[in-house]
Amino acid sequence: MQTSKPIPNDFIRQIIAEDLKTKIYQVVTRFPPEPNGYLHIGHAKSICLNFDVAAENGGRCYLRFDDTNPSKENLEYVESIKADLAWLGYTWTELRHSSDYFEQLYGYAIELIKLGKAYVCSLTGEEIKQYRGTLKEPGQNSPYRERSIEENLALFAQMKAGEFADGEYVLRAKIDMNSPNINLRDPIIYRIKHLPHQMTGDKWCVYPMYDFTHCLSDAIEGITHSLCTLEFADHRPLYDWFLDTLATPCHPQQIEFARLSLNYAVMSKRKLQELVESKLVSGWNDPRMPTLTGMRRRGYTPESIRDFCEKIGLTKNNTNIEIGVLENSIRSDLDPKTARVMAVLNPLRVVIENYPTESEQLEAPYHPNDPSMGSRPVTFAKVIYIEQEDFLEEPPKKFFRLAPGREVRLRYAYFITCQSVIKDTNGEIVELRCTYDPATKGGSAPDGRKVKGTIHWVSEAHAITAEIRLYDRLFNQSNPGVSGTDFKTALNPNSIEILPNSKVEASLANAQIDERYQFERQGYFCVDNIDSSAEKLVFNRIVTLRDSWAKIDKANK
RNA sequence: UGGGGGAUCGUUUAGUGGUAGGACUAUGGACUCUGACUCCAUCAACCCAGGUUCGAAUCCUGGUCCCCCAGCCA
Repeated sequence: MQTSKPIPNDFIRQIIAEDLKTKIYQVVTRFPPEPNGYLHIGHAKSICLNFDVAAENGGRCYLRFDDTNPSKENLEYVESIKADLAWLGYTWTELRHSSDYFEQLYGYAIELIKLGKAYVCSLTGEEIKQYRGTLKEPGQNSPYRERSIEENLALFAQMKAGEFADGEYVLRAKIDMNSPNINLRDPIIYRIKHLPHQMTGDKWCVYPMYDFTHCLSDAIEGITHSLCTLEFADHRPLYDWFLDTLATPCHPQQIEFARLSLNYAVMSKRKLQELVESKLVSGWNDPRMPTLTGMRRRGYTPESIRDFCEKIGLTKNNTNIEIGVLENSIRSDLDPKTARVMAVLNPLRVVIENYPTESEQLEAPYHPNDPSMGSRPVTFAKVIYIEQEDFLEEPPKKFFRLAPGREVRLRYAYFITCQSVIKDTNGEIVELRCTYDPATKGGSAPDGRKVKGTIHWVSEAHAITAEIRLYDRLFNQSNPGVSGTDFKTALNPNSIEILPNSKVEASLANAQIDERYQFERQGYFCVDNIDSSAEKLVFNRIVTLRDSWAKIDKANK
């Protein structure tokens, strides 16, 4: 029986469904990033929304690079955005750029001038700011506001022709300097930038501003629902003003929703860039970063990210999603489909004194609940490694693992009993001497006796040394940088721990880049896509397993 | 009274005048060759004050608190 996932029914989908009742059209959406940085999990929310809404309604969704500011944008970002989108599993109906419309946009600007609704302003940046007024005080009209249409046309043509320096003139919409909405106080719609553009080269030296470009690009593309985040709600009157004033093919509807915020993380492009530039992380693709490229490297699956975006919901509420929701998404995606193997992160040598031979081969299934995933051989041996934390000389209550005189099960192998502990001159435990029960081969005792603990292990002689990188949240504070503090002071100094000498089972010898495994009792791990090689395997911990022992242990203390 | 947006379990979300429901977390239990997974159970919420109504999370009035806006950024 197939249970098809229910389609979410958030306020935006309700609006669209309502629209569809009265109007007949194909739903068209767009994801419009500015190529000035890498995509992060917050963008994923918008991506999923736009592409899914279109797909649910048999519509189209464009990828549109909002590339109107050549001083911030470049091809590196363009390529990374395309790659991230493809990785997430989305295919855009068409690739567009705001810059594709520069010619049309220029035409619309001239239209506006002819309508007497735009003028060229000679005020300096500082003056424009002063004339704009403040949040509580109205602005004043620019002295250049009443220039004639002919003069404006001529000046704008000269702007375009490159006859002026950057900042000398701007084109402004003539709306209302007294508007309580600052966006309507004669907003600048074109500025001069003598800068080459990655798409149009040297063709233009005037570039349109966001407010002018976005609504018109939406209209040109026939976008039906222009979905954006809450901070643009104040811009909607301006969005509508351009479309009402100009003769456009259609009038898309802008709808705003709350952007994602995740606790113990930062999401703003500025802050992420600061982390990269100050080398507090290794790059945009550092596995601790909330960027899609970082999360991909860490080992997150596209499915888990899409599932997460669905789980967090879609409203206009200011929210702070718990990082646990993300962890839940990745665990539940990985659990059914990830092979189990054994890896010892912090090895402790164990000699099985009564084991008669050097080694033998055992068979271990890849998944306890899914036999179709098959099995692999693992080599058991006289000398093995177990996890340091699986042995305690003085075990507290409810500690089920190894301790002097105690018996535990080695997963898929035998029961062993700890006979003695060997320490170095500093008193550090360096080795355990154990005995095994040959009758318990395979992991169960014929006499029916039970052991509470089962621990993982690898053979000393057969294990492969690997580097394992353990990641924790990047910040110690739930909301880094809140109340004016420098967000960098909230960095978690233990957000990465590198274990250069971990031991993984031999079957991992051919582990390929990006492959994911569950290291039993430890967590989910992914072969690093940058640093891992056949000579030196490097694994990233994606997420730990749920650990109820850690809770008991904590409660004990 | 500058404008705009928002307040429901710890977190998130449903609800559109008629039993406040789900998910995550937490807690307890069952199962277990992963202290995993799975399953069961439990705890737990309508910002406040009035009003309308047989009945209000929902409608009205008045408050309170939070977020966003003064780039030639998007």
